[in-house]
Amino acid sequence: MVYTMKDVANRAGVSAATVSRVLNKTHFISEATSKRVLEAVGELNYYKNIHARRLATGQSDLFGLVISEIANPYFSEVIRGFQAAAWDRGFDVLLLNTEYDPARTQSVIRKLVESDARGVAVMTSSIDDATTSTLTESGVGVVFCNFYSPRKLVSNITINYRRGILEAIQHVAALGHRRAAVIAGPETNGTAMNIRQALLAGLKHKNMAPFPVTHCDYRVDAGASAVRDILSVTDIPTVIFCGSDLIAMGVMSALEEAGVKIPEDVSVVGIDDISFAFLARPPLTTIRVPRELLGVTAFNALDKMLKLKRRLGAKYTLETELAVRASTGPARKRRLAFRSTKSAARSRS
Amino acid sequence: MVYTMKDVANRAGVSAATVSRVLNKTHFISEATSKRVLEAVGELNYYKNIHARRLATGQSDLFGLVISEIANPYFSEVIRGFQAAAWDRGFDVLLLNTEYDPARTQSVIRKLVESDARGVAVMTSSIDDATTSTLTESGVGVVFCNFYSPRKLVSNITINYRRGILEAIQHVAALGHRRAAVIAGPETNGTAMNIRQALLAGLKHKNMAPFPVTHCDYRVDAGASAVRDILSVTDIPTVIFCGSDLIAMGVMSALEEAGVKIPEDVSVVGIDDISFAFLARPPLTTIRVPRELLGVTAFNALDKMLKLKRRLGAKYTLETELAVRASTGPARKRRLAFRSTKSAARSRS
DNA sequence: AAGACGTAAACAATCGCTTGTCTCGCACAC
DNA sequence: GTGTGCGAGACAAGCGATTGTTTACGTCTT
Repeated sequence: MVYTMKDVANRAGVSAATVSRVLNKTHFISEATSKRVLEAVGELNYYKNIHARRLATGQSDLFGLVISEIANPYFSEVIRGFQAAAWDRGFDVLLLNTEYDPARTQSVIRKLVESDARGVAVMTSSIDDATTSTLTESGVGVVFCNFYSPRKLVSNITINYRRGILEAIQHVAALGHRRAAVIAGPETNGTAMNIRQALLAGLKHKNMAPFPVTHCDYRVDAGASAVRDILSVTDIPTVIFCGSDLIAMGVMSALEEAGVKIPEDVSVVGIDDISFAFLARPPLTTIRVPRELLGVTAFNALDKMLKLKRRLGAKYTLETELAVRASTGPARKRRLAFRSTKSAARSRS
Repeated sequence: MVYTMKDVANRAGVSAATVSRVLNKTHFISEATSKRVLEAVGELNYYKNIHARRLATGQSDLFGLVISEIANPYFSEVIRGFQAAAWDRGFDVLLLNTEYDPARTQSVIRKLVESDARGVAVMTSSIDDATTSTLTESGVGVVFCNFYSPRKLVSNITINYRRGILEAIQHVAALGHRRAAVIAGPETNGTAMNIRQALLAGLKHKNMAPFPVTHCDYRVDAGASAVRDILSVTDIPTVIFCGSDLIAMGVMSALEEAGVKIPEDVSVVGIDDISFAFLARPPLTTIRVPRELLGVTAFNALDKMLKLKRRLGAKYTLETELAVRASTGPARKRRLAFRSTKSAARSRS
């Protein structure tokens, strides 16, 4: 049996309104009545119906978090930070993943509007303008990562990859590296392109224009074919910059199978510092992105913005830094080349 | 501006009831009217208010998924399977993680009841009886994994670890291994204890009673201290069975730092087959747990159970199987022992 | 002692949607 | 021509909370 506020009211001998006021502390109620009501609540094991509440108040304790892919560990900590921040303030989180599918993104956004979410953090970069305005037009606040500039109901968090990337480049330069390669994330991904640009610019600046520059998917077998390209170069680069740790791990795997030693033959640098970067063999040198902080900042940005009268968005910046581990070492002296790329092309079983 | 059903009704020149019926296809409405309504919906960009709907129907399109920890990749695919199954049927998923905290578990469950969830999949094993009945008493269906037996409103999915474990034991036995060690998950975790039991029983059966048998946390630095224990044994075991892939990866990391070669010196076997098991160096031999299927099955179990008149739960079983990779090899012939355990105790930086 | 005032709680409208029931109008049958 | 049946929609009563307004009852003032 599930009881309603009226049941509680009857049992306590008061009106439903009083029960509501006791529970929400929204009006002064005498100690005695209050106690009686609370007892009744306890005895009936009463739970208020959130939907009725939301309907009556027109407010929905709900925030949305849109990500691309749940299986990507990049998002795990973002989720964690966001949820933690939201729960601390008594809000619920609806987690929605788009699986990189625009149609799905659409329906996910629709769901958010229907659910009357207060705000939404969009942590995926594959979202279009129309979809965004669907949200803002319904009065839902939005915060993006590396995307769009702030305006009414829209905030932005920018991750400053440049700093970490510069550190990384200095690090490898100091180790004597001169020939670099870059394996960036998908060309359709805005953030991946940002990172790519920052890498290319930084390397060029140090007179280390990278070759080759390739792309790969964030998902499966990340980097295997990119590695093939790299190993087919006459004189193989001494260091490879990867657009994400996931890519880097795929790359290390493929390199090792091709008989390339890390870091003796080739150094590898990742981006993100996912927890597995630490457990990788060798532990991955990577550019740390404060992902949990990203989640927390995203929530705070929404919360703050929605409290403003004009609900004007703001811009936040998060810094990155280099985490040096064992996947980078002194540049090799000898020349390294593979006559054939067969061994690299061999697929992992 | 956000419109209501009445606005749509006015614009289409019909009553709100008709709009509702057109939108839900719950009553035959003439083609012409239907079209007019749909047009009005489009013109106003109308979104129905889910809370009002839920209040009116008393049904909530919401399912809950309770996990321990979002950062654990074990859960990622479970989530994915569950969400996919739910969305296919038009249901929403509220993801709740307990962070292994009983208090949090309590409040999470309360939230679920308040939100009037239809069903809840509890994929964490740290939950008590009282909390469970909170759910069932409110008419919320529950499905557990490796926990509780089916009854009204309660279903169970059992993962049959034994089969995969037997395969694994046979595999290492065939490779000549005789001395094994076991590093199980936390003693407070029911599933971890199941696995431990199955391992001990299986090994004993093959006359390979493991030594030592230790425990460790699922979380941080998994296995580092356990490795210390193992390396302090006079004649180090030739194979280590780990209670999860996460532990196995921590263990491999620690072993390698202690100068132990895998699999030449020691073989390692994990459980779960998380995606990183594949990228580990060496790729991890592990017992595959069908996690995405677990998620899907959990949802289906709920869905099915709730459609039953008596809403009686059922029991499902999922099988495991061995995935052989490179972390297991022929047992070493020579004796291996560390005089001091310093190198093993050295913490990773 | 009568009015003013403050406090504590009840009343009742409302949120937006669903759904059982009723009405209206028309076609068909006898 | 009246009765019957039926299709298409309107009406209105909820769902369970919140909240502005009102009421009842003391107490304080003068």
